[in-house]
Amino acid sequence: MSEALRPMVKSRLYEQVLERLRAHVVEAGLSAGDRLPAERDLAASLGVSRASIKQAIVVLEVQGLVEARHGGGTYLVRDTLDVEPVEQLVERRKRLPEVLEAREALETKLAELAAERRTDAELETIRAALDFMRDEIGGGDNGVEGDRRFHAAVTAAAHSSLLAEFMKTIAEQITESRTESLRQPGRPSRSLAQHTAIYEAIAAGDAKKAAAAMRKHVRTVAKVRLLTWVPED
Amino acid sequence: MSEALRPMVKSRLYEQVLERLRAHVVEAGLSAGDRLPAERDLAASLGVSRASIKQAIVVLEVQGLVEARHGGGTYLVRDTLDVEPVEQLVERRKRLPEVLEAREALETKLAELAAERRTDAELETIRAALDFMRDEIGGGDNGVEGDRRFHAAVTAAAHSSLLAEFMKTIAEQITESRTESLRQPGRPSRSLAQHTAIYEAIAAGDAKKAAAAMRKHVRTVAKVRLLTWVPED
DNA sequence: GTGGCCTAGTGGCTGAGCCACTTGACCGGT
DNA sequence: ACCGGTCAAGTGGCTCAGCCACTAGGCCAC
Repeated sequence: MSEALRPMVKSRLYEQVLERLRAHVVEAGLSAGDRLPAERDLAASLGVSRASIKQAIVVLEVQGLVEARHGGGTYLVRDTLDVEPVEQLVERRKRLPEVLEAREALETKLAELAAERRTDAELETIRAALDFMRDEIGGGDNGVEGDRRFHAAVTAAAHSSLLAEFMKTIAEQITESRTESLRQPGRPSRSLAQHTAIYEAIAAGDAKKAAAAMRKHVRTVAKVRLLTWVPED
Repeated sequence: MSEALRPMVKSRLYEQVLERLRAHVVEAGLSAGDRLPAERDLAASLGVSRASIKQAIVVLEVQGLVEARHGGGTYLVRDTLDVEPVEQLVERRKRLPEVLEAREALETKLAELAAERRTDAELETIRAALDFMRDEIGGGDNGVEGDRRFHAAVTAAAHSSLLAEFMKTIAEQITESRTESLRQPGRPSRSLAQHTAIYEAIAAGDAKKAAAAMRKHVRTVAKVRLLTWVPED
């Protein structure tokens, strides 16, 4: 039958830009954290207007593949610009509960140990992370970096290389759940309050209270609805 | 006119536009197939540039919530602009195989019955749907409306109110799988060929061949990877 | 009616430009 | 040597004005 009259494919320009962008990331060997070329440069080298470049970047942005910083460039979030297939999404969703259970077990113990073993310098590092997170949130950010630093500092203060090693093996997936969690409207401030409670327990050397506070916090994060896109409040 | 322009305080303008758009769809009571206001009008009433409106629309486009037709306006694909939560996606993915199994059972029998019972007028209706689908595809559309009409016509020609009732209960999910299927590049023309085969068997009164052709068609559709976005190209 | 044409309306895309923010280098004072 | 402030370049955010391509619908000639 009419295999003749079909293609009909008007690709929107931004879709072609998307493809070129994906190709560029591969060819240039870019990975997570690397910066993409400036919009003006991309426009020039691809021979399209900045507006079209921007449309493509907006797409990548809502897909969480890229982060555009006003005045600071556009950065890769992962090592690729490919959208994750639904299958893998579903697969990871299944594994997530296990990861979060493990996290609860590990971090609860880490908080307990940190309360007992932390040095004053380590306590100060934890406090600094807390302050950093507070500033981030005050500045409109979601505080993900402060969050990361906080947990890293607590882990260090626990002085258990074995538990730290365990944490490392699930670090990547924790990062994802953290990001998703803090994307929820109003979550950053609540998260900050929970971190503060953990800090105070550790500062007071109250191991039991530190463990309880950490457990509560991790369980809150575990309620994340992974990868559900929520508009930035 | 529009309400007073509030200071838009959010980080990305297109995100605010998205919210306004979602709100507008609700307030104006728009539903699938309805047309959104023109980009120029939206830009004027929201007090932003067309470029920002377009960025928002591009987002809705890649999310499959809206279809922008060059020169013909922008149309709603569903009754809402909200993104479907992952849970429902996963849930429906699980139920989908059952639905498609049911569809195969029902439609195969319907085609068989249609071949035996159809009146000439009903055959004509089926043929008209086929022609409509061919025109849609020739005109650059994916032929989803012609597809719908074809199956509806076959169902009617089978003269089985019970089977028709069953079909109705899974109609909504069939619609979705149909849309997703016809989004695949090159799929519309192959689909048309399969429909033609079904039509010819029904026209010839060959019940067995009609059933076989329909079964083959439904199984093809069943291979759809639901809601995995594939760029039109 | 029917078919062809015309035009207003609409989305697609561009180019130039301004503003806001980030970064890093430079320079002065201590 | 160090700190702190300033400044300019670079970059993303957004706008404006405009042209083009396509669509839809009415109008006219046949």
